[in-house]
Amino acid sequence: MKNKIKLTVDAVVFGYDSGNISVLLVKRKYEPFKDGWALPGGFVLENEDLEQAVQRELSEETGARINYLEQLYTFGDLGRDPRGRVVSVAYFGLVKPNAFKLTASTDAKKAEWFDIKKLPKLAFDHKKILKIAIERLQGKITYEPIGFELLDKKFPFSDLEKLYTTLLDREIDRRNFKKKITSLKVLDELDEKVSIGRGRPASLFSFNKKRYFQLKKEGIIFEI
Amino acid sequence: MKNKIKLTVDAVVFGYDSGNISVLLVKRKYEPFKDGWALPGGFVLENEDLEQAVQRELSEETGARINYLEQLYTFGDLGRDPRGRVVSVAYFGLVKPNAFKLTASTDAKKAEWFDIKKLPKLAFDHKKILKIAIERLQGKITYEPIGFELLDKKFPFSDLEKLYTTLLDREIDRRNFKKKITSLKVLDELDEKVSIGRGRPASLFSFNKKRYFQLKKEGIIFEI
DNA sequence: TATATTTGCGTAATAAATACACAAATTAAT
DNA sequence: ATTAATTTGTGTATTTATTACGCAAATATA
Repeated sequence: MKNKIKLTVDAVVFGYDSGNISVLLVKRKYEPFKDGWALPGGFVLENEDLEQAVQRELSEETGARINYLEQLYTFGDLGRDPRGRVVSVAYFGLVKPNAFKLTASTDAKKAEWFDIKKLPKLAFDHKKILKIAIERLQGKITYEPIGFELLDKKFPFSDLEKLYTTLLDREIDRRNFKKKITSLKVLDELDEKVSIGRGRPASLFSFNKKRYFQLKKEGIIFEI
Repeated sequence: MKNKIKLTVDAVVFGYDSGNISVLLVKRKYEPFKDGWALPGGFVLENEDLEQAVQRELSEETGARINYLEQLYTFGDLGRDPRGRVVSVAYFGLVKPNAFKLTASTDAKKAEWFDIKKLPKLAFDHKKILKIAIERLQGKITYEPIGFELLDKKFPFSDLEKLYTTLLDREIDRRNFKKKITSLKVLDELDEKVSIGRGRPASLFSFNKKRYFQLKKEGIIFEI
């Protein structure tokens, strides 16, 4: 039996910046879908595992190096790729968009951030993949503190609040939200303040990852 | 670039019968791991999608036909299969063990149910796959009513209760549990009773799937 | 006929989630 | 320098959900 099934990886990388969620896309250099926008990704090499493949493709196509990356789903429908039978393992990543400069080289003409509310037409079944990734993002943010991956190391509380209102697409009561986050004791209040434009200056906070992992080990679950 | 990566599917199928959770395993007919126990599964054919591949392998190797089947995770580490680079998409299934008779033919010497507390040594990385599947089962049962997939169409309430105590591995207060399930209105009480051995006869219930999907569409989430 | 076993049910106590408003600190405008 | 506008920061009361808990009814078996 000759094996004609090919394996790719694709990455849905989300970024967040002051009220906007964006996703990283690349403009394709070659057929199929030449000049179309697509998720970064490509064929898995024989001597690398899946996560290495995603990181390599991301780095080659966009210059991005992603800290938070998890497997999303594997897409294997017949006819999803005009090049033949291609099964793709999709990954889900989070990053601070200003953490690196976008570049492009192999396979991709250029890489760009797109607001998830203003997306171009996407190649392959990438629209479907992105839809599933957005659902995962919204679901996951309510029970794991992955939101911190999208914020700077130090941030005012209002940034966290705004991130959540944006991601969940609904209003949040600031006092109740703070009460909940505070009760988890995963935030450290720093002896620093920032003043952005007018208004009272805000204390800065940082996320205490060590404390979070300890709580998680003890079986305590974060939930918004 | 020649593509040497091969793609398989594996299925973790759970069954439940009066207080015991079991998983479906097959005894391997060929190398590698000849005569060892493994999850049912095998190579994906070029003209079938992933779920078809799982159902085909399950049917060939065990005779099982599974109603509830969802994708679990894709395992692609280097060296997970001595035959070379093999990436496997694992699926997660639930079934009533007495719903079919086990058979075996292609690739598998025989198929058997194993209590998940008395497992044999498993081939490949199947121990790891099974571990992740068990975590998924325990996690999922608390927020989706998949437990009904493991029970008969008509069941006394105590069966449901016992299923949950077994799956979650802890005691449940019968009255509070019933209150919660009842408040969801996804159970229909039938005009039928069963008497099993001594004790007061129990009313039979059935799961109202239609009602559940309606609630789900309305955004109401099941939670134990 | 008595005993053991299983089902079926309600209420009180505690904990968690929600609703809600005003003062403090700053910048921008006059 | 004063005033207006803006943003941060905080507490309490109400409602809702969760947990804890025990006894009577219906049947099978001894």
